[in-house]
Amino acid sequence: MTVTLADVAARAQVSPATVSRVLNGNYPVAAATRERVLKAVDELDYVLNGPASALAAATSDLVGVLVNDIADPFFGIMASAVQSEIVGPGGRAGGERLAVVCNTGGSPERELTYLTLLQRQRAAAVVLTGGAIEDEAHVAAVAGKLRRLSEAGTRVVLCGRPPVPGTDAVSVTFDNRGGGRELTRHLLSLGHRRIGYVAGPEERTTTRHRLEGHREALADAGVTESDDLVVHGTYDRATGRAATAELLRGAPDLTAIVAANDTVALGACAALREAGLRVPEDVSVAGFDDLPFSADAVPALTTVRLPLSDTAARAGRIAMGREEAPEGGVDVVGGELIVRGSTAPPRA
Amino acid sequence: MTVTLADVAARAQVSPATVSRVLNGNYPVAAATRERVLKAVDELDYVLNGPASALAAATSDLVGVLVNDIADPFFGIMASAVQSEIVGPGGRAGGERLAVVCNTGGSPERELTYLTLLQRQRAAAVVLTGGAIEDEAHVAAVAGKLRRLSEAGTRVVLCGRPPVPGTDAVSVTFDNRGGGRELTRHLLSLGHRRIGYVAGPEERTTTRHRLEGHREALADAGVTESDDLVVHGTYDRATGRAATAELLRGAPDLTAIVAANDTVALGACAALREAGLRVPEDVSVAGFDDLPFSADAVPALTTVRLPLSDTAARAGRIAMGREEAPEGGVDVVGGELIVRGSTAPPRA
DNA sequence: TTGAAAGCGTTACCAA
DNA sequence: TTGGTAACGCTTTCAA
Repeated sequence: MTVTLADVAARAQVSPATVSRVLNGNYPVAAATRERVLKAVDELDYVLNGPASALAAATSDLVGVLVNDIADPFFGIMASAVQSEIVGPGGRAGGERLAVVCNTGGSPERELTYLTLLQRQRAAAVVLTGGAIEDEAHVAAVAGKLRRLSEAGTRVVLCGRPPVPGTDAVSVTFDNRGGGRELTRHLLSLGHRRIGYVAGPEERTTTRHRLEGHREALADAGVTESDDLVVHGTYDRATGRAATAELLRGAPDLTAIVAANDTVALGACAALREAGLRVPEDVSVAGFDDLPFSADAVPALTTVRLPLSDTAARAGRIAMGREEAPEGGVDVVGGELIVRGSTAPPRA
Repeated sequence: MTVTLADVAARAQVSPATVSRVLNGNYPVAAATRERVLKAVDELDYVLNGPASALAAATSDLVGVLVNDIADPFFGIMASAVQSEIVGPGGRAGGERLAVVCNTGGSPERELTYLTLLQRQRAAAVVLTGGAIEDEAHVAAVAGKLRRLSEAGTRVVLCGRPPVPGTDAVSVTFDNRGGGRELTRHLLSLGHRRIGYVAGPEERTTTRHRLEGHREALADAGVTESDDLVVHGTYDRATGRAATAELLRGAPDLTAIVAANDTVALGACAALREAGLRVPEDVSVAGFDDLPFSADAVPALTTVRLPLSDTAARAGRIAMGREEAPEGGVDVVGGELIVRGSTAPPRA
């Protein structure tokens, strides 16, 4: 019924072994023979059987990419960058790799499930993106999985999340703490003192680091008026909106809002608008990530631009063994402060 | 080195066949035996070999999801919805399916490559999302691929793209023509006559259908003043910005802009702002898709809300055989006109 | 440079 | 309800 290697071999008058060698291109084959094989492949419309190939070779062409939320452009951009790097020359079967984008939804269980699934598929590599969950048991479980994956020959790269001790997973991550510090320092320099902070979910590395940066900046400046203006939520607009409304209720006098990321910042802007406040005339808003649309959406937004695409691409290349891993297995990439319109000093 | 089914069987004192049956849960096994097997699995930390399983069963747990641009929330939302439907009970090996999100970037070649790759993986199902490319040769090539996939037992579902004749691919698609018609009709009813149209890429079904709707509305109203105000581009902000600037250059008197989708509409808003025009006081803007952020980003935007998530979820269920295919293999889902602030009549 | 053949780890059929 | 055992289609030594 379906065409197999043997069929191609028969038609090309060679052995199956030869066909395999031609297809994988990793072994010398006489030019004439290769031609004949390729012709047969074409004529029979042969498509390699991936599972059989993976079984025999003990590795597949699959590369897993774990993201927290595929509907969030932040992760879409990273997934896209990884994907464009993993296809390429080298590797078996025409060098075509398939990215398996796994949407964990930020759930620890699903994260582990997906890692198991990828282990089951004998994935060639796995890239984990975004902040990690800081629950101790979960961290241990993930570490165990990553160790097992490595042992099985799967390359593991972390992108935007801190290294996992006890594993040989390479990590290229962002300087969230530094970015958070810069953002708040910038607002302070304009004279803001009552600064609301809409943080991400608790027990998330990104959340903690960014918030730590914020607090460092406040402490450095000796400002204490903002200490109670922190609300936690998820990384979405609804949170930004609700949290900002809550902040305004408790502190109608705040003059600036720092959001966990740009998506949240958009929600914050919506809440401010609903409260009859203008951005940035009445309240300045700062975000994080600099998603492509944020500039158009809220021209006044000040943000820290993380090199998402470049960093994810790099993670992809490392996962493919096409770029060397950073010294010590970790590299921390800084973000760039983008000051747009929301640099207004506090309203009188 | 790595733990296999046989190891589990030995430890549980049963045959490999029995272990397989327990794991797949699709065959009666004595409760006591099952317990013993599960215990052994746990103790050995056994993980099924996916490729081997797929080879033997002649089908894998992989489900392909083709998207044009994974960084675009439009597709992220659909991918997310499909993914949440394909995991679930039934199916082999614990019922865990892996969604393979393939980012075609709108390229015909990559679309075909990915279909081949999924065919190679013996994917259980494939969901193609977003508008289709209308090049004749490419349509034929895709049809061929889809036919071959079906023959191999892969279920094929189209979501947001029109049916492909000659295949048994099921299609749940959007009423793009109707939506386009409504949008323009709405603007016309407000008195607008010079309406710019920023269309998507040519030779794309979504582009054509939405534009056709726009033209129908104009024709129905006997309006000819907008006939030359159409510019084509890609589905991104940059296009929206550039195309709008171009439209403004040729027609500074236009009072409304219809964009191919919300992302483009955001770019259009940016261009208007740069031209010193306000939305909607000076120029009304209409979009398509109603992405979650558009309301926050541009409160004035009028749009046609497509039930992205629901429709994609349905496509996922159909792909999994958990919901019946629509009558005749095609269902066209309408969009809802959301009128926000951009309902201003043309400026005097 | 090519061929023969032994796996790779499951599944599923046939018996028991 | 369980076991034995051929496939499944490819890769990869080992020989030639």
